[in-house]
Amino acid sequence: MFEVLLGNINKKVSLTEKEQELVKTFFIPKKLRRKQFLLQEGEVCQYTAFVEKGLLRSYNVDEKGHEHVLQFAVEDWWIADLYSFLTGEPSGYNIDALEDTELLLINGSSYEAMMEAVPKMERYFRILTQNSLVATQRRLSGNISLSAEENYKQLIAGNTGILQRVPQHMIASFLGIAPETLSRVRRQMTGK
Amino acid sequence: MFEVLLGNINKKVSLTEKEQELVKTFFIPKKLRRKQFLLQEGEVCQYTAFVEKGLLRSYNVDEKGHEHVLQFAVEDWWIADLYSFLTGEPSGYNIDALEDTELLLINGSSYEAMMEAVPKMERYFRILTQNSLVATQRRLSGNISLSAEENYKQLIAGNTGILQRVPQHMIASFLGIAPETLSRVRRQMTGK
DNA sequence: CGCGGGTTTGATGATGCTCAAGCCCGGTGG
DNA sequence: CCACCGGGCTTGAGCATCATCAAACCCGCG
Repeated sequence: MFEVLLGNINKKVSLTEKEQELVKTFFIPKKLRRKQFLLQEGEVCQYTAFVEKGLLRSYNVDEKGHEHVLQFAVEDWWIADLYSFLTGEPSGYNIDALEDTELLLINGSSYEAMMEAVPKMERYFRILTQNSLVATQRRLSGNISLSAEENYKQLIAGNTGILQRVPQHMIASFLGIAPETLSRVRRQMTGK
Repeated sequence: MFEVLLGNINKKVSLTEKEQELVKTFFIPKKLRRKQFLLQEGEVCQYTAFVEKGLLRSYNVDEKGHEHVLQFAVEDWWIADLYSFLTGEPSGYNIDALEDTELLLINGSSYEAMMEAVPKMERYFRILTQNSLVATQRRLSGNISLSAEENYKQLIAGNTGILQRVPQHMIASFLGIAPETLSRVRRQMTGK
């Protein structure tokens, strides 16, 4: 149950046997069926979730009813609406499962208590967050500077794994383009 | 010299007098004239910089020669190319001063050593990075879902301070739109 | 076999970019 | 003190990219 999480943590900081046992106690296992929500718009995001198995996405819905995917999370990744989690404000995002999924949840007070109890986790989350920030900045940068086609190329260059598991219209939504546009971009690319 | 930095740190974690003195020892003060570079494309980003006074921007230049501003940093903010700083890879970004500026620099090994010496700083940087991540995610989200006009409105709603100090074409670049477009958006807005 | 979600394709239109010219204003040198 | 730059902002016309709307297609599944 905790193999993936502990593996992930130990890649960044190494925990003793005792610390590992302690860390486990702060998490709540949860299973989600495909299409089930972890978070719905309007709710406060109570948990940060680590994905042991499966696939989720976070997205918002604009006033025209269009979905915009902010993040995908597969095994070995974290997902939450960090803004809502940290501030306690209601979330503007939804998080749902694209496959049957197994999660480890941690709530705000456990999150704090865990770092109190195991100071290395403070370091772990710092490193984790730094890496997310770098990734998000690069994505933003691409979004501002590049065309639809170039952004798609960047994506397939980096994330070959996720793409096979996600329907194409969600990839388009993640890139911030219409599904028709992605379809045409792909045709262009295979053409040459 | 260190008032702003220590103030910023003490807002998130509280340091003893001794810890404050220790923290100071890891930083290198540096002054930059307007238009001077802190980092140029192709160099490795050796430092993370805290702004005591002044104003900087980070930006890249695309193959058409267009600048894209990734970040502005005024007093009480940090700036760096985090990717290059963490990996040691050459940076694709430039950082330069828009006003005469006073910085406190910290290099990679001091950064690690400081967290070793003052564990609270680990926590400080975790919180700092979390907040940056939230801000960057919201900006990305807006960029994907909103029109040029809506993005500009979001910006002026949040950052009244910076806007007066930055030339308009850089604001446009920050938003990812052409300067002409921003000019037109502004006319539209005052018109009604 | 037929339904339905997802993808493709085509035609049209909106948004924002490009290029070019004019304007405004602050700074500089005669 | 004034004329003359020059940078940045504005304005206009034409154009490219991408979104929208609608229809056809494809294919897995009941």
